[in-house]
Amino acid sequence: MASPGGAALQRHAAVAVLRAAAAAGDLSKGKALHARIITAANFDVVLHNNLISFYAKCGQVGVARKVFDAMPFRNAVSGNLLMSGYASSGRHKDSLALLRVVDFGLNEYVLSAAVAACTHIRSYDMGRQCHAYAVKAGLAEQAYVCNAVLHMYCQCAHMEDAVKVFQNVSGFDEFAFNSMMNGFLDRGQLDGSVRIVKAMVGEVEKWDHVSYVAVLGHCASMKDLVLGGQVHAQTFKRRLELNVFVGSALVDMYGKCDRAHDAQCAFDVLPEKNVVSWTAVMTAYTRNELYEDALQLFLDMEMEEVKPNEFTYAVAVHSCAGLAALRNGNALSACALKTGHWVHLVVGNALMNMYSKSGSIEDAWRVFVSMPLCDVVSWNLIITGYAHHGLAREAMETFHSMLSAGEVPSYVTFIGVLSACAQLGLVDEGFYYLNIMMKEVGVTPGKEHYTCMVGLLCRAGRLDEAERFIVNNCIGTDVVAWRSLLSSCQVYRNYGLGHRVAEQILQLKPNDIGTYVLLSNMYAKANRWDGVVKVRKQMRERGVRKEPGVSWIQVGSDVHVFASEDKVHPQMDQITVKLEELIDQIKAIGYVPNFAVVLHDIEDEQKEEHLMYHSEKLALAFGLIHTPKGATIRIMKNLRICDDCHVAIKLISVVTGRKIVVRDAVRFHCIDGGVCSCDDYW
DNA sequence: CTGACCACGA
Repeated sequence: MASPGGAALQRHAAVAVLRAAAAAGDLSKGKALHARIITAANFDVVLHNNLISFYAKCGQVGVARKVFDAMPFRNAVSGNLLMSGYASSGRHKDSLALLRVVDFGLNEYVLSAAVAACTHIRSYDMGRQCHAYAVKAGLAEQAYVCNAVLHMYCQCAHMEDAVKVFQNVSGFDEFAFNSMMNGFLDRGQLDGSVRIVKAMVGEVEKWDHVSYVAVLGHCASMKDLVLGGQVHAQTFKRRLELNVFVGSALVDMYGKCDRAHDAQCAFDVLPEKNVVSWTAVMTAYTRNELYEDALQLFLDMEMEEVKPNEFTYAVAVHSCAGLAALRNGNALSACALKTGHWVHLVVGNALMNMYSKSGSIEDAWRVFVSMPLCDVVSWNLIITGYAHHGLAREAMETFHSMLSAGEVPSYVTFIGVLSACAQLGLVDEGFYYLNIMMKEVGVTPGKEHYTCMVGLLCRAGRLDEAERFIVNNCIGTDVVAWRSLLSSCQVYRNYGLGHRVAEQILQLKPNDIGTYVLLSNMYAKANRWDGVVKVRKQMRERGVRKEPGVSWIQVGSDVHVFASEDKVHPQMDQITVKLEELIDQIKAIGYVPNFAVVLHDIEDEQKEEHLMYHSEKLALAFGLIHTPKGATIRIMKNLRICDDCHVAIKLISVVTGRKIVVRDAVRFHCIDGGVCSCDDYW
């Protein structure tokens, strides 16, 4: 018969064996001991708690629960161990349900585990109840509980409650600060995060690496490069810039502050780069429109044998969208399909965007219907995609399908809807959506919506109303709205109003190149040569230069870039021959070169040649030479297509029987059989 | 704790 001391010794040994078995994940060894414990004469709560811990650590939380249930009595440790078992297997609801078995007593550990479970399942109600219980039990001041409660309120998006708790936190705790920071940042409440940052700056010595990540996130959202640089300097002191989390946050911060090169530098120093760091630096390039560099990084990453995930694919596909690189996008789509990332929402949305931006709304639609899940962004992509392609009727139909499908439209949705209304000239419907539906849905109209309404009135020829609308809706300082009106003055050849509007814009934004171009086009269309000359003179005097026009086309796996009058392409001779042939053909069916769009002071014969070498015509000729008969030709251009090219390409579509899609800086021109989807309003 | 997809016009 063992003495009491011997029993204690035996228990000690048993606990040691259980802990070792748990650490080694040796289930059978623990089970063997469990069998012996069951047969023991006396119940031992400590031993049974260790059994719970053992099974929980071996991922057998169900068995742990059975042990728990079979215990004749339990203590708070029993409950806490089982709850952490549930937590590590993601069974937060089961963890909370355990609170109904309160016979094991509640202490600060159990309560903070309960609050953490509420955080995971984002249950504000349960979280509040736990908080109330903690207050009644006098446990609310305990550091564990307090931080857990604070974190719960932040994650459940109740920052006002979090602030109340935070104000009661005595003394500094980086955990509390980090929770508050992330809570404000996630909600986009930058005024809140500013307050926290200010409080934190005074206590830099207490920051942990999570604090650095949070504050860098704040700098990124605020585009605060000055503070970001200071934080970066601080990380040097502690060698934290080499930490993969801090480093990735630095990369992200520089990227969002428009510093692609600094982002690359922060990335380069990282000794260990993971998929997030790679994706962050790719994103930095993509944000700054350095799409080729972003795609190169995708290849580099593959070389380093880091596996891309759905975010990486989304960013890479987004880069293809920026380049309208349909073939590369297609290739990525195939890779994503093969690796199983295709099913992710972000990848599907990115692909839809890419196809839409590359001029293939049909493919965007195909992705849309194949996606296992879609969200409001997917719907917005289809709606705005249709609108950009001049398919406003389809855009409106899709919007109504969206409502029938029970999806709630967003701020962006209404931008698409209103621009579709504008295209169709649906003035009353436009006002209906703006004044009634947006309010019903709970979306407050912003300047983008008002700008759409200006476009809507303009399109209907109601230019004076459009002008009043701008003034009455307080968007009179918005250059975009005025430019929309000016563009319409050009279409309607209303140079009196156009002149006034241009003056207005140039007061708001001196030397706005878009305004000069519109103004000059307006005079040209109205055959007001004196006006054209005056604008040209003004531009010269003020040193305003037009950005060079560049067009590009993808043939095979290569992208061919053409600048206006740039005759260095190796196949220039062939292209010239083709162009001359085309011009002759379309002249036969009524083409007359439009000298008015030429902004240079040159002779008429030179003007004709100048027009012929516009970048989009070069790209088109090249495309016609190198693609099979009947294939659709897709051309991208950095600026807006010019009037002369628009007419010429429409005629070329007739003589060649080709469908030609031109993506200019604003919209698509889907040209087929001499008709353009833009309806010649642009 | 780090990374992502959609917008008015030019």
